[in-house]
Amino acid sequence: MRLVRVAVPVPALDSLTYCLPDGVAVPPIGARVLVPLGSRVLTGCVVEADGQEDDDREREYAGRVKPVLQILDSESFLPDDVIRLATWVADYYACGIGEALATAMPPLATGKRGGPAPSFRTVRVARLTAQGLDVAARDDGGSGDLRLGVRQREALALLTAAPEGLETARLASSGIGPQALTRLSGLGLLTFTRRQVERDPFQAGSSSCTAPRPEVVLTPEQESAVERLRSLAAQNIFQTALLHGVTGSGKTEIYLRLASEVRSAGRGVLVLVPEIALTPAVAQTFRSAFGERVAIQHSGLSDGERHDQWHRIRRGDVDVVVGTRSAVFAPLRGIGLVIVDEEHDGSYKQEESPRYNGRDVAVMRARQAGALAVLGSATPSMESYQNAQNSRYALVTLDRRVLDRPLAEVRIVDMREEYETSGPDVVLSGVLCEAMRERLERGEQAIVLLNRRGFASSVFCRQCTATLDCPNCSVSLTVHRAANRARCHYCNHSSPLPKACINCSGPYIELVGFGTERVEAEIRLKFPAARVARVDRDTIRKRGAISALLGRFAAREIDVLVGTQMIAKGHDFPRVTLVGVISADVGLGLADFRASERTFQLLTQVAGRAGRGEIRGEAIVQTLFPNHYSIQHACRQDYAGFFQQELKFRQAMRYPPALALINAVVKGRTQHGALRDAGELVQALRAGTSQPYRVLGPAPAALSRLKGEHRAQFFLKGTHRGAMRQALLAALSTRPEIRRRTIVDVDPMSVL
DNA sequence: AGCACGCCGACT
DNA sequence: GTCGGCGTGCTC
Repeated sequence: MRLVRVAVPVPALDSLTYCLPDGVAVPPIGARVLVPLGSRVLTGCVVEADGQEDDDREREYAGRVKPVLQILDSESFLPDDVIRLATWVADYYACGIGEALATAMPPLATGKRGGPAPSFRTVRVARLTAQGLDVAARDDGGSGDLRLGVRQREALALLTAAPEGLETARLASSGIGPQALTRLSGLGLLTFTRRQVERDPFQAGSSSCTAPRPEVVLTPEQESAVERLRSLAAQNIFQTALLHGVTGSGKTEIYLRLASEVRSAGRGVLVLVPEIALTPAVAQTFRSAFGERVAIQHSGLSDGERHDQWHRIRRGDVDVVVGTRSAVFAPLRGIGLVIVDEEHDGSYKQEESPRYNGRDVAVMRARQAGALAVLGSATPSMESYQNAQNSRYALVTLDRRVLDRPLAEVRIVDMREEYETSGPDVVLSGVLCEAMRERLERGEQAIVLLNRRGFASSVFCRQCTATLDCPNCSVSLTVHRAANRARCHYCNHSSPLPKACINCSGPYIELVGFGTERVEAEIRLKFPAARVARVDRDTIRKRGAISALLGRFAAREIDVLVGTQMIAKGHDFPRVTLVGVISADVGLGLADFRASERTFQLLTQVAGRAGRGEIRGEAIVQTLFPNHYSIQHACRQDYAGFFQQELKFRQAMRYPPALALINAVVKGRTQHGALRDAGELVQALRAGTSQPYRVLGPAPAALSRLKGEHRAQFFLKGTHRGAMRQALLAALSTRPEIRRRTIVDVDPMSVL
């Protein structure tokens, strides 16, 4: 019997063995097939098929192999290098192969939403028949005995000029409606056909796509960086380079030059960008540089657009792909360069299964393709910089900004002193207010960052000390004044804002802590004439709202932009000369080993938003911990200093990058149950003979209750991920009922 | 993840 | 007496 291995889109299932009915040709690896699974029929993907009779394995399954129902592709659908990459992901991140492959599939490919796999969009095209052409040619206004109307004659004229035919929608916009076309069709003068069209995600339309980019002159520093990377790329072997360039040093221009080189050498370029609002802008930059042979893949696209972009790549119509993390699986051939922009960014890590880090998968993809991987950042992750330090990565550094613009001057405001002089309710320090007033008077712009949404962090009763907590999660509810509600930022539960304590009915309820909504209100109060806008998840819920707001800011219709970290990343606003950071230490209190790193990155990045034009910028950082090293080093823009100090901490605490970390979270109906089950796994893990890893825990997770579930967690720390993962999977495999409630996170970005 | 099977409360 | 709650187990 001929057997094939099929990956099915079911988590925690390995590939399954099916047989091929007699007379059916062996499908190629990467072909989609319809297979039965229990009572269901699913679209799977062939991952092994040698066409040989395999009686041994058939016996192994004791006649329980079911037949493949249908082969959907006669040629490979997923290219085999993508299958190889997904297989690596499944293994490394301990998820099912089907799940990993589902991530690599284009949307709609598995036909989950009923019906067979779709679908290109088609449009109706009207085209003249031979007879139609004939009539049109003779037509000098009379139309003979056909008695054609004005619209019908116009249609003939337009269509004569378009031998390929015209879309009916296009004709309609010229005033030629369906009646006219139907009549002509009835007379046999024209026919309708359907034509495949691509949904174009480049909103700006093709006009700006073809607009040539202005010639940019590289600085000597950029020039030598390009030269260095170019020589690495030319070797056509796998290597990784870390491009460490301060904010505003012109990394994008380097990517473009390098991509252009690699492309001319006939190899493909994959560009990953973080999941942020300006993804379309970066894509547009590449499109302007390279024209039509660029595809984009990001979460803002509709399924249809993504589907079309995927097929363009698959057909070989493009040689540059720009996209967010899942684009790492793009079916691009002959890859010679993989770029990961802002490689430190947390959004490269997928926080649901498969929990992969797009940056790390990108490096693996480069390795499998024998390509150069370039990781770029002003604030590299600890992992990447350490790899550069011990020469696993080549280090390329840009110390200067383009045009030698100076970095912002940073001032720290100690909020403990501010509280002494102005009381504990102060949000904007005197220093920040004064600076804002000056800048606004001069017609310059300011950005104010606070990495916390809402109006107030919690509601507190002064009488009985109760707080308003989420019924489903172990957090307090955040006050949103615009909605007049208190809301949970984890499960989205919300309740009306109470006027009295819900516990003791006492009238003295107090709002504790503040977020961006409050900051916005304070600024409006202090600067009534200023045009203020806020950018956070609450104000940009609608699609396109953020680019609209940022566009208005760039057009100087807004003076002050208040927001969370989403205003800190990447944007280039030349008129911004002041950046205020309200509570720089938000996040430092979290029990997360990356807290300092994230704070350093955020402060450095946001300070980099100031002074990108001709006027020198200034950043004012308000904090309760002015001496904390992440704040100190960020203010001095001293990356190396921060890295050294943070590395000591990570080594002392045995955290990454000193060691590999795997986090397991066990969910349960009760705290007790979750802890007990986690404890059982931990015990099994410790029982292994002389394990090359340490087990820490179990303990309640930092968020011990989330969406109504109790959570316990433990950690594996060691030097060999393979052994750690294997031991964990072994412990889980003998406890299937615990396994289904356990999240395994390899190389966690956050352990909350 | 589905989906079935299976064993206990409120309904026609 | 059933309808249906979701606990647990399996899917080649």
